[in-house]
This record gives sequence, C-alpha cells and structure tokens, in this order.
Amino acid sequence: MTDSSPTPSAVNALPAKQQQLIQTAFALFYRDSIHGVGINQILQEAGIAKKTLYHHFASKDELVLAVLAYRDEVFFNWLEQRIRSASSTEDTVQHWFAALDDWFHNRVAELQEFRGCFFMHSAAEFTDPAHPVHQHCAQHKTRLSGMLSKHLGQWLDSRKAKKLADDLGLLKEGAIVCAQVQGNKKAARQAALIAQSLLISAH
Amino acid sequence: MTDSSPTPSAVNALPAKQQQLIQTAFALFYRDSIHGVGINQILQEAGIAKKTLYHHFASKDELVLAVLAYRDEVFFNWLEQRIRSASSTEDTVQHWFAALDDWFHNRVAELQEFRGCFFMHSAAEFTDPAHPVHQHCAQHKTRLSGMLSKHLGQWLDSRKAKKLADDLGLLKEGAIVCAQVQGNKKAARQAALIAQSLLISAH
DNA sequence: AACAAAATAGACCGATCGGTCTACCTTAAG
DNA sequence: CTTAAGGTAGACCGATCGGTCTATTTTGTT
Repeated sequence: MTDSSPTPSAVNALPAKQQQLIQTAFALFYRDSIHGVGINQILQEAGIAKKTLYHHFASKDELVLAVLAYRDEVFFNWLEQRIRSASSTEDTVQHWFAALDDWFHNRVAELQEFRGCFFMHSAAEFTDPAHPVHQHCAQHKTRLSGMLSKHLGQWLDSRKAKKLADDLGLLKEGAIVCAQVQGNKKAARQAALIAQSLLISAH
Repeated sequence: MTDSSPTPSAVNALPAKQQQLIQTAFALFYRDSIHGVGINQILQEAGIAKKTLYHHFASKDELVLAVLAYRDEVFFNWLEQRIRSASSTEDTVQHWFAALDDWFHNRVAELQEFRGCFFMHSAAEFTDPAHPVHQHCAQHKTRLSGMLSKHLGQWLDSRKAKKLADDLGLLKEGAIVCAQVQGNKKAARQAALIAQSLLISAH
C-alpha cells in the first residue's frame, strides 16, 4: 500500500472510526475477556459496519493488538504523570500507591471502571509466552518497571533503583489482584505499608 | 500420575468419568481460558461422549464450577501441607515462598505446569462480583488466607496473624503475576525477601 | 464537477458454539 | 433372567463465531 500524499506531521492521529473501534473493543474485552467477546458484538456496540473494521484491521487478532497498544499508552502515560512530581524515593513510593488507590476507587476517569489489570488478564488468555499478545503484556510491565526505575535513579544508584522498582512492581500486581478478585479496595494502602517497611529495612 | 494397581473391577468406580472430565477440563481451561475452550474439545480430549457429560453436569457452567472446586481442593491441600511442618513465624514465611518457588519451577507434579493462578484468571473472565465463578475465586483466596492466619496464630496474636497472612497473600499474588506474565521465575524469592523486611520492621 | 477513499448495511460462508436427542451397548444388582 | 443405570457414537438444533463480499452512499481533494 503506497500513500501518495506526503504526511509531514505525526502519524499517531488515527482515523476516528479506528479509534472508536479500539475504545469500544477495549471496554468489552476488559469486562468480558477477549475470547468472551465477538466481533459482531463490538460492531453493534460501536455502531460501525463490519467492512469498516476489516478495512482497518486484517483480523480480530490485529484489533486485539491495537487494543493492547492503546491501553498500554493510556495506562503508562497516566502512571508516569502520577509519579513525575515526586521529589524523593519515599515520595515516589507514596505517589505510586496513591495512584493505585485512586484507580481502585474509580477516581481515574481515563482508566475506566476498575476491573484489574488488562494485561494480566490477556496474558492469562494467551499463555504461550511466544504469542504476540502475551509478549505485549510482558512488555507493558517491563516498560512500566523501566520507567519507575529511571525515575528512582534520580536519588538511588541504578542497581538499587532497579531492585526497588521491581519490588514496587510486584507489590502493585499483588494489590491489583487483591483489589479485583476479593474486592479489597484497601489493597493499595496495604501494599504501601509493605513498601514502607522495605524502605526502612533498606537503611 | 495414574495408578496402575491391579483392581480391574474397581476401576469402574462411579465417579471415574466425572473425575476424568473435570481433570481434562481443568487442563484445557488452565491453558486456553474458560471462554477459549469448547465443550466438544473437552470431550474429544477426554475421550468421553457428550451425553455422558450432560448426564453428570447440567451445563458448561456447572462443569466450570466443579473444575474450580477441584482445583481449589488440590491447591489448598498442597499449600497447607507445605506450611504444616513450619515451627515458627519466620519458618512459615520461608515455607510459604519455598512452596511458590517449587510451583514456579514446575517441581510440583499435582499442580500441573505453572501458568499462573487459575482463580485469578477465572475471576478475570467473569468480572461480575456476584457471578458464582467470581465468588468461588474470591472464596478460594479468602480460604487460603484463613488457613495461613490460623497457622500463624500458633505464635502470634490473632490480629497480627491475620495482618501478616493478608500481606503474605498479597505478596503471593504479586509473585504469581510476575512469574507468569514476565516469566520471572525468581519472583518467589523476591517476594520472600520483601516478606523478610516485613518481619524485621515489625519487631 | 470529478474522482477516489472511506464508510454504510447486510447477505452470505463454513465452522463451531452449547445443548438435545435417538438408538444401542455394557454392567451390576435383585 | 430382568431391569435400570451408566456409557457409547453421533446426528441434529438454532445461534453465533470470524471473515468475505456486493452494492451503495458519504466525504474530502483537486
């Protein structure tokens, strides 16, 4: 496919219908899982014709990957913004779990109603580590950890920053699961306390 | 492993086919998710007729619930056994994460090849907290936490025991997710170190 | 006005979904 | 032997699956 018209500026502005499909698909996938939602359901919900979907995406699999990329971007940007203003290691930890707490209590509009981690869920539906979906999920978490690690690098040497970032990542996953499966909305605060003891004993 | 004891007539014990269906269904659900596996696939894999399935279970939903109960029992019994011999709070924590470490490294035959927490995955497929499947998943984790808390009660007062059990539960979930999504098999040891700092700072 | 890309509705395809049903075979207890 | 329950194979049901296709209309550029 050759695009004859020169596009000087950013390409990241996707066609409107494509965005609408991705957002609708995400909402449905997030609620009922990927395998649990059919193409026709997405089309009906979005009010978009089937031909249009297959004009933008070669298959359901490609739509799924686009949805993962979309959620990755939204979530990453949100969380990065939340810890950006932190002014110390301790402050970053506070911000990290305060953000999760807001998410669990549905105080973050752009993340939709909390239903756990979409990437966790998707990786569970595609257990083969070589599958593109699974790899995308792993990448998301690696990317988050890297972002946090880099941020902590302002006050810690890189080895300690990476280790703490890994630990905060593990605590984040644990909190998300507890919040989602058992409805324990206080899980973010619980994880924050655990992280506190981590900082104390690291002295 | 299957028992090859010479009991030709006793092999036809009543629940044999039912058990076989449940075990086959679990293996498939665990690998490809519940919504991703059809009835016919289960029947073909198990070598059992469709009529037999619907003789034992009223619907796929009921089979799913039976599979959850089966996994719940296997997992609970295994983990309880693993911490039963612990002789102190610290020892229990060691046993707890050593068990997870064995699981992640596929050293526990009865749990099948590690693919994360089946209840976590199932709760993600049925996000409605009122759905029987979701409730069963929540119950599983509550039951595990209760078991651990009771065990820790040997050396701690009940309030501290419950709090520590909750924290160990959160760390367990976090480790499972890291091990499954990112393939980080060292997550159990990582979580164990976090738990260590928890015990130290609790003094 | 002309034209191409984008989008529309919806019929249609073979395959599979969960589930029902008929008909026959095997087994154990009375 | 009789009988009833558990099991077999597999045809069959309407619905939905992911995906293709025809025919038509909308839209933006030139």
